[in-house]
Amino acid sequence: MLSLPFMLQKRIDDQPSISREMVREAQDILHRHLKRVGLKQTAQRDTILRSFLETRDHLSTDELHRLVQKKDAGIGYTTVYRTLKLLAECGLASEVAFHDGIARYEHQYNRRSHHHMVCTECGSSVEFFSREVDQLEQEIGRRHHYATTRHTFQIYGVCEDCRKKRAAPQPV
Amino acid sequence: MLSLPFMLQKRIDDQPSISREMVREAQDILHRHLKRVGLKQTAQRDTILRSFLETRDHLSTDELHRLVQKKDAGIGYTTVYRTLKLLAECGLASEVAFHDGIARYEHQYNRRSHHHMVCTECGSSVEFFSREVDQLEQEIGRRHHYATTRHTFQIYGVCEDCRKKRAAPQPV
DNA sequence: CTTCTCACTGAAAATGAATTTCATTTTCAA
DNA sequence: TTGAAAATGAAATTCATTTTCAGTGAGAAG
Repeated sequence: MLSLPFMLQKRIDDQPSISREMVREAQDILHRHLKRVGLKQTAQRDTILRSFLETRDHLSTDELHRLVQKKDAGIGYTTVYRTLKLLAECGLASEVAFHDGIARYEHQYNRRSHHHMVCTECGSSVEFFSREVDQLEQEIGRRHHYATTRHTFQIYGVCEDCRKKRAAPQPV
Repeated sequence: MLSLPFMLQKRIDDQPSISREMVREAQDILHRHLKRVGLKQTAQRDTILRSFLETRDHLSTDELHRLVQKKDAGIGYTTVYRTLKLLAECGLASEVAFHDGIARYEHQYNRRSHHHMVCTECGSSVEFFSREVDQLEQEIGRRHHYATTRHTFQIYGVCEDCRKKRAAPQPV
């Protein structure tokens, strides 16, 4: 599909940055989840969680793996992959699909419901909020007798920068 | 992700069934597109288009390939795959992603803008219409200076049937 | 303290859908 | 009719995802 070498993916956060407090809380959530399902807490899992929380972007498993390796080069791709699933299970992360064939995750803890607008030229994305969309989920679900759990709403288009580049192709 | 053996995917059409007239028109559109990009019309491509138009569901390449083979067992997967891309190029088909890892296509010609609600238990889906969602695309695009081209909106949940099955597990 | 049992880990292999390759066949304009 | 260009489909490849497996480690029970 798209080949997106390095993409900027702006996140609009409720908090300007992740506080130490939030990291601790998130870690608690993970630890409780691990206990609940009979798994163990490990240094690797904590390292991965911390790396994940420290970025605000929409990360693929591969990207997160690279970040994690800066902290501990011994942590393998498989462990990152499995830990991301765990984070998703306990609600700390959620999968976002941008239709470019790669699964991405974003923080979910303490975040408002939001949606994505994706540039089909450069792959960059911005987030936006819309209460109407959330209400629509409820309403449509009721009408068709579905117990709704979530929704995805993505808008595709071309961002301002890419349109400018199109207009003025070679600025040398 | 999900394993969806046989899924019902209801489509709500503006036309109750595809008329001969529509098939001819669609074929014209394809032929004109082929000429425009310097490709040739072939019996295979026409057969694939007809099979595609005759179903109302959201078809994966594999599913369409199976349907096509009923008409002409000699047509291969690759050709179906490539023809679906052509249909998408000329606006007769469009890709829908239901997040189960398989790309699906649906008719686009003469269809109203619509969205999907997908059952995460059985994989069935229903379509719904919402003018608000279409307006939202315009509005959000304007606000963030994107030239929008399309959007996807999917609601996930559990359908009535699956909820009933949960409640009464083994009816023998 | 020792043993035993699970879970963990990460390299490597497997999976599976999407895509490309390539030798052969078909189309179409001249 | 003919030749260049495109089409075809089986097979091979790609690539992200997922599973397997053999070795490691941590904690519980004796």
